Amino acid sequence: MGKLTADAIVERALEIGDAEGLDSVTIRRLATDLGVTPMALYWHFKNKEQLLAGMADHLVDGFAPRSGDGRPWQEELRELVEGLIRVLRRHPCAKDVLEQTDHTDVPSFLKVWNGSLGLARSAGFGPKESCLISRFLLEGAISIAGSSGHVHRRLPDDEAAELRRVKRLRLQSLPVGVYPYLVEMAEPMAEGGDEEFYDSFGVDLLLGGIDTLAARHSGE
Amino acid sequence: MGKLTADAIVERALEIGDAEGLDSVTIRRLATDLGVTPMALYWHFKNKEQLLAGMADHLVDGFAPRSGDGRPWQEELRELVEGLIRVLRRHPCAKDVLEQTDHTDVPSFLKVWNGSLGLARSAGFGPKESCLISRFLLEGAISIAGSSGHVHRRLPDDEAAELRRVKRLRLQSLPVGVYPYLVEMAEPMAEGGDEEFYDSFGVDLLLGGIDTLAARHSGE
DNA sequence: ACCTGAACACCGTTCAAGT
DNA sequence: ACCTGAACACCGTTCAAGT
Repeated sequence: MGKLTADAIVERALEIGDAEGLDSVTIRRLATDLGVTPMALYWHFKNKEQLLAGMADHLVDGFAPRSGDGRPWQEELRELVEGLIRVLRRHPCAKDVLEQTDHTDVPSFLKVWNGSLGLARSAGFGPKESCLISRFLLEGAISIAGSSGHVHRRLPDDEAAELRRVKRLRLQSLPVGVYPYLVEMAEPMAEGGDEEFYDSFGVDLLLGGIDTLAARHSGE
Repeated sequence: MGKLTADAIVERALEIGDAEGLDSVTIRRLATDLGVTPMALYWHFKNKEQLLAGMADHLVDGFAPRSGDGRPWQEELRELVEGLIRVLRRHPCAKDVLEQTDHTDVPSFLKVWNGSLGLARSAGFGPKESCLISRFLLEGAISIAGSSGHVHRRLPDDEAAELRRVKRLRLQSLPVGVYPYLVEMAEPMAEGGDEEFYDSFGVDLLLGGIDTLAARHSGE
């Protein structure tokens, strides 16, 4: 079966990344998994950087921000951020992938970027402000999507629980004189917490910040 | 001269990271720079992870958040974030270092974390909310400090300018039908922009968001 | 306590060659 | 067009040994 395609490579790479962490996604490992020689991959991707970009593209692909249906820009922007977060949450390694990628190499990400840029403009922000806003928003979304447990790979429930336990104990065993709050709040710190709460909280913070800026902007 | 100390190692590591990028910070490279065998470093650091943590600690060390002087928490929180940003800006590779580090291994970072936690509590947020807030704030600060040019190493001015030029052209040569805003705003996108503008904008966004949350919190 | 030598098990990538 | 074989220049890390 001569069915080694770029898509198949990317999909297997994401599987490995989700299951064992992005560090395990290696040209050589990938090749043995796919039953080919490492050098076979170099026909489909110029180098590992391009493979990473392919993974990133696959990640956010399938999410296209709607736009221009006349709703207030706040709503559209919120939908865009929430949609991106939802898509990234499907892959535990998503954050790591996007962190190691030049976003301008990722067409699907550029689409989202373009969308948020447009929305920022339609909100009345100037060109420079809009660039910053869309950057903060997208980076914020990636950050939110990536940190509900801070372990960027899929784990069996018991292992995850054990990891939280150890993390909590580590915090609690810190010198209480130096880090009083960290010790006191070790429990909520170690909890990943419900993703839903985490997400809505983060999104509210981001959009609330933008709202503040917008108000000040039109006020002065 | 037998003066191979942990500090000397960390300092050389940061120099390499700032000048050539964090990828160039390698046990072996570091060793040859310091005129020793690679294995010499393993006496001072258990492994590379610990070395990274040492770099991170050196990075934010020297910044201790003041606190409890009776000012409104908004002011103190702002000072904390701005202070952290200012300190991180001294090293181009700071963001990359902190991204690859488990923050609970970095005492100086824990101090800042503890400070922001306390401020969030004193602002009236609950334990869970305070955890999220301090996380967002610190991640936000790191993100802001790290991305005024998106090249995380020191470059001669002409090379930096050339890099911006190429980046702008790349954006402008995108299909305008798919990415109209990116093409139109290629220039401000490629500009790193004044760091000052970038920083204050980002900090305002973050703190504005928290203010919004605080208002809602005490309102309901 | 502090460092070296030799070895192990990995990486990404190039280049010529096969079909 | 698509893949292999062999080789190059790297990694981090262990372990026994030196002083």
